[in-house]
Amino acid sequence: MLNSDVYKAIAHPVRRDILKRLRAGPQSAGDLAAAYEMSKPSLSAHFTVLKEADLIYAKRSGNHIYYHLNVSVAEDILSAIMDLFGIDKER
Amino acid sequence: MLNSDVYKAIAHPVRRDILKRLRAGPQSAGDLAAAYEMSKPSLSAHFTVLKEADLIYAKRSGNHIYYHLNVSVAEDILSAIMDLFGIDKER
DNA sequence: ACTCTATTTAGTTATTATTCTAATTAGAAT
DNA sequence: ATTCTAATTAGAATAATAACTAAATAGAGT
Repeated sequence: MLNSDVYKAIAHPVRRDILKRLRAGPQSAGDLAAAYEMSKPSLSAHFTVLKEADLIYAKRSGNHIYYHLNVSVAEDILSAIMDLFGIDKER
Repeated sequence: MLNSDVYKAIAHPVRRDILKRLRAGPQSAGDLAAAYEMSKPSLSAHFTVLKEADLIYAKRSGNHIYYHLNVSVAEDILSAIMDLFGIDKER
């Protein structure tokens, strides 16, 4: 459930961007949704993919659900990959 | 033509495996095809994806076409990603 | 020029991803 | 208990991937 899913999870530019945002700290689904020109359900689907890859996890706080980067898994890969390629240009 | 393609290119287990093999040195399409239970045309399609992502390049030598890892791009990412996740289990 | 072999292209089919709108659920807060 | 808001699930349409077989191409070598 972990290994191959991660590659697919980071194959989509929006999902990579989500991860990049979360590196700055947790954000609610709504806040994230506001950052993209995409319906909330579509974003939610991306969250699911990232969750299944164990790259993020959800935590409710009051009326919002905050997504956190799973640092131990994600931060290393992501910064490694992105820094290796230079800054991520698209999306 | 480079950035986003790379992520998609490494999203497929067979393509990751091809890259891993090529890290040991160039191999012909036929040699590679022999390593997988997959038709040659299907493998060829994978080569195309990897070529478009600039992760490999082809060089003809005699009757065979040898695929080379594009070291400057691929070796870094690949070993980084794979080592980061531990050894690639699937495929 | 012909033939042989290695590899790719064509064309097709099946599966998986991605997106949308509409409806539902989950909790919070009154 | 009801209402309000945030977020997800359902269902459907479209597009993109991945695989196959059969046919075509590219060179090499005779």
